Amino acid sequence: MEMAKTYNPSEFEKEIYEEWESKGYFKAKVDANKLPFTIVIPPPNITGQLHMGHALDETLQDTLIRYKRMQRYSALWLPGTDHASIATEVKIVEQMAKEGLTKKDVGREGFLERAWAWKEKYGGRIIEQLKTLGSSCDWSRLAFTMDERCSRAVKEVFVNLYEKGLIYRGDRIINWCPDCKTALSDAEVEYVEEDSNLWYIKYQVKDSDEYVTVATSRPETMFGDTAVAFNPKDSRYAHLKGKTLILPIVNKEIPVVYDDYVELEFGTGAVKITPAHDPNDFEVGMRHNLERVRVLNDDGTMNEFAGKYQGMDALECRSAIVEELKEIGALVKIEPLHHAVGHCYRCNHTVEPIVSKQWFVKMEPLAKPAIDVVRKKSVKFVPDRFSKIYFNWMENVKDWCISRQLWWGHRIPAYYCQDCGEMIISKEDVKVCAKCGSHNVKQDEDVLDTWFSSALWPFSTLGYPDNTEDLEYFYPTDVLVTGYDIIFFWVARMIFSGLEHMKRIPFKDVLIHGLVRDSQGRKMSKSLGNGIDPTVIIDKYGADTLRFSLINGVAAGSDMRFSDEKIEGARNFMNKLWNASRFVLLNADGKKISSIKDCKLNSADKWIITRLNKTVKEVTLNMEKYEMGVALANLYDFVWNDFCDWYIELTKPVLYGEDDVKRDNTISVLVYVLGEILKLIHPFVPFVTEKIYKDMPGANGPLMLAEFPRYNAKLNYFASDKEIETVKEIIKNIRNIKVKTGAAPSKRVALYVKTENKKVIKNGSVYIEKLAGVSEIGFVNDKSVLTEKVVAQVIDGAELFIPLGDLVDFDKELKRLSDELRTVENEIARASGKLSNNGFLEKAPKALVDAERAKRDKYVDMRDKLKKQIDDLKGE
RNA sequence: GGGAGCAUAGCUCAGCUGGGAGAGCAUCUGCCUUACAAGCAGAGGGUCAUAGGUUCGAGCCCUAUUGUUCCCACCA
Repeated sequence: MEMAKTYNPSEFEKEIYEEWESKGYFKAKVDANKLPFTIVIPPPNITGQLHMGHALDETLQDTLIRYKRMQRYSALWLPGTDHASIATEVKIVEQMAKEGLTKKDVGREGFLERAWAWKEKYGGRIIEQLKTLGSSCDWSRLAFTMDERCSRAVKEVFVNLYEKGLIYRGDRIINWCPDCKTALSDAEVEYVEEDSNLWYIKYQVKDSDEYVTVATSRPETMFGDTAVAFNPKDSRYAHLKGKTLILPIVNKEIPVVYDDYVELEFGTGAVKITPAHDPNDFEVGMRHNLERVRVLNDDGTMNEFAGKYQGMDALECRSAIVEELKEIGALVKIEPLHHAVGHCYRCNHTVEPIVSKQWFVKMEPLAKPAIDVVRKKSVKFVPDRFSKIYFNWMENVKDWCISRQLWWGHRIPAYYCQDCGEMIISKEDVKVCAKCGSHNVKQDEDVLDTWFSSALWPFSTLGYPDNTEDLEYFYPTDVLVTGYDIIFFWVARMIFSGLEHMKRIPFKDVLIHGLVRDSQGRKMSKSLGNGIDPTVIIDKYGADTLRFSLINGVAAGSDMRFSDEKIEGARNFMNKLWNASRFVLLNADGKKISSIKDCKLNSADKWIITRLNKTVKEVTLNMEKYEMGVALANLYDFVWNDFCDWYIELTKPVLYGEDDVKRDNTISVLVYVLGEILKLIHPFVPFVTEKIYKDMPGANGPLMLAEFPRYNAKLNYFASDKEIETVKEIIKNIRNIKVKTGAAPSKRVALYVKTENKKVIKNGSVYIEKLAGVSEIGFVNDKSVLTEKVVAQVIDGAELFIPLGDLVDFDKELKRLSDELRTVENEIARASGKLSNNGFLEKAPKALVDAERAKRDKYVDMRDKLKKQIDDLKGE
């Protein structure tokens, strides 16, 4: 058995992953004797490369799934990728542009060929990266949103919704990205605060010298104005009822209308109405039957309605038109305006509201039940506060525009007869018109919003619409792990889709995590160049180190800062675990290892077993609450402080001693505790633990399939626990005294103890001698029997005396004891204060009052002893 | 305009249903002690943002204020 002196993950991670995978350990089986536990992966985009956000997301999921697998659930982590309609299409257009080609040049089929080629080439890249992270996904079930199964689900759902009247097609105002040249849903628009102006423009009242001044932030849309609106309560404009106004420049007559939408206080109280280019104006237009004049082309330039400005970009047109208005004296004033402008979430281009014929999902009937299940906590957000964000969105959601003027995606299963105009919605391809028998039938050109297929992910991947065994067993899934940034895009839509199509919730819990930010708290972004590449970290430090650094100290829902220090801390812990294991395995080599049930346990053994058992309890409790960061901190603390710093040190006197039986027992306990540690921490750091486990005596099978430790009340040895805590206290005090008196740490000193309870000291003597550098331990009734000058220390239940001769400095010693005395007196004051408070005595729990009394008594005893020590010192 | 989060040691953050302020890093002092210098031992360091309130008792609960971050929203 040989282990490298330092932890070097690159030597074994790959090999271990291959072994897990090739032996089929990730495969989940439908097993009636087990409970299922299911997680579906948030499918990464095929355009994507692993970034820190993924790394966190996948690590959380892998940790949960490994934990549940070890708890003997039939644990399925279902992986897959998303075709990411718009994101991928943007990339391919860019790629083609480099070759001097456009979509038009290659045509729809040529374009799709390229897209599939892209998918083949890059779609697998992120999967490989997930593997280097250690993800224990069931790759035999790998899905893709555009594979046959998922596509079938999409068609099924579309047709069903259509037949229920929940999908309709119509002219509505939508968000249009002139750069991507497609419609977008509301969720796909990001609003950014921008500084602009409010232009005040005069419109003449027809056959009159009177003018009405309107205020607008988008003067270029005036070509599409089909009315001017006032508030019906506004006395300033009441007299204009029935009049018409003349649009400057174009000299077109438009009516005045009265509508509550107009605010009396804003601007001039007169609003130009452009129904084709503003959502509110659209509504006003509907109410008053106004004409819709669209003035923008699909590429964001002005169309023929803009007259001489035709072909000009909207923004250019804005400045030009303002100039002209100025010239003709129609511009009254310009005011600065700070307002939010919509941008495309993919290309960041300004989004234009435009009236267009699109497909929509009717949201109101779907939203209601989706709100209910969260309200009733059938679906629980962790942390809970995210349910408020969800409610807020769901309760105000508008119809969902699902058609996209793109080529890469699920083509809408609507067919139009070119002869009779019939529209046919069908899961199957339609070649013949059902109404007139014509063969001249064309499928809708548009594809569906990429999130339409993502919304079905928890059941489309399990076989829907067929009632498969998988679907029956693994649905609903147990927990969905994702960032708060896609609650609207994805989580919300999965919830109503699951309810509508499966009649059941898609998952029970939604674990929300935050963003991984840089060390200064900034978002990682390409433009800032502050992104940390997880694959680089994995290469350099190992996946376990990365995983550890991401989970350690992370709280659900909140952002975290990632830094080099965190990586180093994680790496150091890996090394610690590695070396502790090396210590155990080196000592265990060739020795007889017994079950701890067959061992005679000493107090240190019982102490560490008790601590371990407590750790098992804490870790399990925290895992169940999704407090993975806390669970890992519990383990860190146990491994480093209890196991390494104390227990291993405590075993050394036995290991290097003469008694073979005692030694074998201790080695057995070391092997046992290390084995339990490996199991407990394996879900977090799977590689290093599996690697070490291979060398563990008595290990059978892979660690990843071992059973997760359970809390066992029989393994609590509280008396030994207390005993070792006292021994630790003594050791710490002696070490401290050596530092304070300037005695060399290596100096072996004699220790004299005055105590009522000699047994604890006697039992622990070998530890005290070894760990504190004590040459001999004696018992005294009074320090006066000691001939040398001594340093005295008072602890709970004992007084310690260490003869240090010339090293004892009177002043220093007096100060040290006085400081101690002050501390103790403060404690007494605090306890007495409480105990003299009648309210406390009457209202506080009795156990607390008793504990407080005990503390006071203890400190009073210590105070008396300290006082005597000080008197003695002064008397010398 | 509405909503949410955060404010605790120099830094990054924990602090469970209220009951003696914690960790890691950094700093300082010693140590190559036969698992580990990626380490060991020891130490210093906090008016828990501010002001009120509830309570026997508040970092924790309530109210207000300040600062900060983020979501949502059609005031043209």
